[in-house]
Amino acid sequence: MTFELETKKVEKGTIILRAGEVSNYCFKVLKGCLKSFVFDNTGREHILQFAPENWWISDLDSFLNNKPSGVFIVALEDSEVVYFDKADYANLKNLPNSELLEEINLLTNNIISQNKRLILLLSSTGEERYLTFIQTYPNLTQRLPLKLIASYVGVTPEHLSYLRKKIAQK
Amino acid sequence: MTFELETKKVEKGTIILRAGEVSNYCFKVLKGCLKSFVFDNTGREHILQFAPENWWISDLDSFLNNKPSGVFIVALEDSEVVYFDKADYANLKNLPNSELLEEINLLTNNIISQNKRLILLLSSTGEERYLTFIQTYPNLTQRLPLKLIASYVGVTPEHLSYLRKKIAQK
DNA sequence: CGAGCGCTTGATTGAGTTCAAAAATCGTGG
DNA sequence: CCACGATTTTTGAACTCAATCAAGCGCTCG
Repeated sequence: MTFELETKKVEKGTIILRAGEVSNYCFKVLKGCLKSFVFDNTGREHILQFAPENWWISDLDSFLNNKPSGVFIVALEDSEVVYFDKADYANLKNLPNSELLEEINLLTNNIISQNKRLILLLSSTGEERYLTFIQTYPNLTQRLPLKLIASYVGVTPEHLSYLRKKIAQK
Repeated sequence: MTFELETKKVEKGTIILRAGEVSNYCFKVLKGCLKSFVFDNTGREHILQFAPENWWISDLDSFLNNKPSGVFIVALEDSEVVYFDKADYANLKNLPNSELLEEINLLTNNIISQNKRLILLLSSTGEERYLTFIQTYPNLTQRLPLKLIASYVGVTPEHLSYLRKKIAQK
């Protein structure tokens, strides 16, 4: 990006987007780790994404279309985050083509990685999804508590505990 | 798009992308309906996307990164399809910013809709997913056989049949 | 030292699958 | 237009994987 973006420190536990609010920012993580998550109608939490260093995290639908968001975004560790706001977004049109192409690149990568997760959710067992999680976020296995990983993988903490044991036995 | 794109007729059953091949095209559906799908390692088929009129369908990861694709794309009805190839993609850099911004718009919409499906898969029951399918593709319920819908929704045909009955009783 | 949180373990339950077979629908040729 | 075979959809029963429930262990932090 050719224009200036504001960075902020957010300490562990800070909620930077609350479901129900319209999201005024996209975030890029410089340091630390955030998560985005939803609650289903039985009150269970489901993690959509972890964002450690260099990942983007946001609710695009809310940000771009000024809709109340359905997701929460919270800092899991003391973190440092770049704020990208709507004025920045409007500025995109002043950027040279080359930078827009980069932007397109970022977006297509995002689509590709979401697609992979979709395939995974449709066609794999909890065990396969956990193994893929380890590939995708190699170092988060140590940094995050089991119950967060379970929520991302889409199984209960109890079941993930069982899976870990089973995998270790191999 | 300011440049010419080739359109082709593809008859029902034609496979326009086979898993294992590198995808040389993205497709936009003018008429008819296609599906993209994968097989899991137990041989079960999972439908990623239906593409009726005006939808795009492709395997971006394969198309952009020249990787062998993991998905199949097949015509479910006699259809008419626009082919968007790699030369067209390279031409993007010659387009004016305004058109690139439109492109970005398309991509972000894609991300948003995938995100919704992700949330759905993580946090809803088969019944809720079926109800959402009806919202997303209002007229496909009539056009497609139940077993395809089941594969998209992520339940067995038997279970979807049971769900339909249950929903009808309300 | 005790309270509370995170993880594990085992018993029970339940949503959705599997398997098998009947019923309905569709398509094709006579 | 009907008949017949093929395919799709429905139904029902048994089964299975992962969720729920409940208890227990081990830390850490106050």
